[in-house]
Amino acid sequence: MGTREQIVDAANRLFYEQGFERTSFAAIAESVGISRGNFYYHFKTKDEILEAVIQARLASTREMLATWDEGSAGPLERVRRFAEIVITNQGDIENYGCPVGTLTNELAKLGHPSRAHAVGVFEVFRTWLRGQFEELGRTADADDLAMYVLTFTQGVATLSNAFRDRDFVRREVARLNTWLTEQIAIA
Amino acid sequence: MGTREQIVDAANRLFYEQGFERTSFAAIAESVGISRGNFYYHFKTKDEILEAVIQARLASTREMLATWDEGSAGPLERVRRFAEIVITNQGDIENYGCPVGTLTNELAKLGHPSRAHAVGVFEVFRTWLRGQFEELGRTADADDLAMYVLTFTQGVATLSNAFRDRDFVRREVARLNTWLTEQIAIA
DNA sequence: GTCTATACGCTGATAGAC
DNA sequence: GTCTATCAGCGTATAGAC
Repeated sequence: MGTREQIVDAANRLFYEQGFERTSFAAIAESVGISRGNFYYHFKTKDEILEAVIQARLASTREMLATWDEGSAGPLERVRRFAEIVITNQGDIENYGCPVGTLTNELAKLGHPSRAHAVGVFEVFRTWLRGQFEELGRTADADDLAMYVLTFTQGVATLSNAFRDRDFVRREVARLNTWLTEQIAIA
Repeated sequence: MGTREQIVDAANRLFYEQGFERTSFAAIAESVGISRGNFYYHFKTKDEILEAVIQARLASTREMLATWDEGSAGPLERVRRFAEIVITNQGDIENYGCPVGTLTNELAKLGHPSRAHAVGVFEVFRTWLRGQFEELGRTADADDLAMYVLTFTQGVATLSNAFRDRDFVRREVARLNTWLTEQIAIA
């Protein structure tokens, strides 16, 4: 893995764990094992690293969803799998929250121009979820249902981070799965 | 209003709009109209200001809910009013997110010892909501329902902050109100 | 491509005059 | 209680040797 790629990888992780603004060049450099000076050969400003991290997240998200689409599971199972991310990533969410929601909010508070790009990750999930509901026959309100599922994940992630209560997460996932079953019964 | 109270007020607002760590002493001092030096007469460290802000938020939250309880509205109307906060505070939420969820997450990422106190604001809402559902006759699962309503507000706030789509917020509030009607029908 | 050395503003925080 | 003056440390960023 090239140095630039290592920097983006380390920054991606640190931006998630500590936040964008709090993460210093020194911390990223130390994480990668290079000097602070060498840093500026690859990225001229901190905003450039942020942009690279956002692009990497967009790419990895699209890749993950494409892999899911290629699998044998149907759209209902795929949406269930998406909702269960709050269980799969439970430890990280308890410690740091959802990487998408917390970054977009931090950039909103900073008034950062890259905020819109960060929201793009939400848009990738939204579009993908909409496609799943369309496959399930809910073409008229597929986007509404997609937004509802996104709302669910963000609400659970925020409260999982606050309360760190695994029973709560399990119950809410069960509630969403019941809701999902009702939705496809309607279609 | 005393100087100390003004400091807490300004810090409360700035912590919400800019985040805790990003808000500097200089910014708070400027907002209040005092010098940076005078600051340390009232608060010895930044963490002390944070604690004062959290205590102020706890007090104002309790006060607001007590006022609601004293009103003529029943528990169902009160819960609806709570859910509609995402519309009442729509502008601020679009710009800065939910003050409770974003502070608890920032403190989680910082590993800050006051995180638990910040979560206390969530606990105040949770306890109050639980009481409303108990009044509605859902004693067995009042806490689950309370957590669901909290999950709703946090999810909507995060996506309202990301997408800034007022139709989405309106639709989700309508969806919750429908859900609430179903819940009291069960009881 | 990677390093060391360095500039310089802003941070939280302190000391002491008034 | 409020002020000015000042501190040490860290932040991003640059210059230039290797």
